[in-house]
Amino acid sequence: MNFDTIDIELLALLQEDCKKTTKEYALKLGLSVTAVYERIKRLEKNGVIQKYVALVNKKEIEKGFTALCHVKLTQHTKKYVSNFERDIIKLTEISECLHLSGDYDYMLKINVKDIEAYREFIVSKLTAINHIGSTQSSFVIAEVKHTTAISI
Amino acid sequence: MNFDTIDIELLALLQEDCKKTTKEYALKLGLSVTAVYERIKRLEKNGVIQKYVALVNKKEIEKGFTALCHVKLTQHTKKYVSNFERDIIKLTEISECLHLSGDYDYMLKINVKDIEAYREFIVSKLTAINHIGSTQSSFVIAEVKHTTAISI
DNA sequence: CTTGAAAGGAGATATAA
DNA sequence: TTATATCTCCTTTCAAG
Repeated sequence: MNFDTIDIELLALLQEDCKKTTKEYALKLGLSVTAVYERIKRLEKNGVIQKYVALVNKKEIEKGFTALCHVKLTQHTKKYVSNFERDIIKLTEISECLHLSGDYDYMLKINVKDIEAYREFIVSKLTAINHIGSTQSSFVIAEVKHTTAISI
Repeated sequence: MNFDTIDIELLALLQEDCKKTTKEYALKLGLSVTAVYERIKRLEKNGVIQKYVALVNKKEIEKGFTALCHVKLTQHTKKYVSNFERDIIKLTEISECLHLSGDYDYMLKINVKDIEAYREFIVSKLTAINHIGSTQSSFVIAEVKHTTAISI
C-alpha cells in the first residue's frame, strides 16, 4: 500500500490517540470528515492498522517490575524450538518473546509485581519449560522511552 | 485502586480491542451498559487506562526489520546520562530504550526497513550521540510473542 | 477531493427504581 | 447500585458537484 503525507500524519494521530472523532482528525488534517473516514477504513482494510487497544499503566495493576531474560536452548532441533515457543506463549507474565541472532537464542520481556514475584516466576514457571540451557536476567531500572507508535 | 474480577475481565477486553461498544462489553460481562460505562470511566480517571491507540503493522509501513542494541556509556555522570537519554528520545527509529541493570547500560529497540537501513541508522544517527562507549546489536529473527496487553 | 443529507447508533447525563 | 429515558453528537452511507 502507498501512503501520501496525509496518510502518514493520520497514522501518527491514530497511534497517539485512536478515540478522537473523525471530525477532530479532519480538522487537524484540513480535510472533510468523509475523506478522513475513507482513509481510516482503507488503512484498516489493508491491514496497516492491526487493531485498536487500551494501554494500561503497569504500576497501577501491580506489574511494575520489568525484567529481560536471555534464554539459550540446549538444542535447536525443530521439535525443541517449537515446544519451547508453544510453552512460552502460554505464560501470561511474558509480554514479548523475540527470537534473536547472536549469542542468545531468545529474549523475553517479563512483567511482574516485584523482584520476589520475578524469582518465583523464574523458579516455578520459566525453568519448568524443557530444554532451556541457560538464562540470564537483567532488570529494568527505567523506561527511558517506550512507545507503541512507529513513525514512518 | 482496587479491582474485582469484572474490572480484570474488562481490562483484558479493552486491551484486546478498545473499539467495541459499551453494549458489547456489557453483554460479555453480564452487566448493564451504565455499569460498564462507569467502570471504564473510573479506570480512565484513575490512570489505569493510560490511552487508546492504534497498533500498526510494521511490515506494511516498511519498518519490518527490528534490532536490539545494547549500549554502554563511557561515563555515568548525571550529565552524560541525561544528555544521552535526551538524544535517544529524539530518534524516531527507536521505539524503546530501557535502562538496565547488569553488563549493559541500555537496551534499545530499533525499527527500520531492512539491514541496510539499520547500518545507516547506526553509523549516522546512533554513534553520532556523545559518550557512547560501545554498542552491540542483535537482530530479531522472529517475534514469537508480542503483546501490549498485560494480564493481571 | 468536497458538501450536504439522512438513518441509525452510541455517548453522556438525568431520573427512576 | 442498576436500569431506563432522553438528547445530542457521531458514524456510516449515499448522491452530486
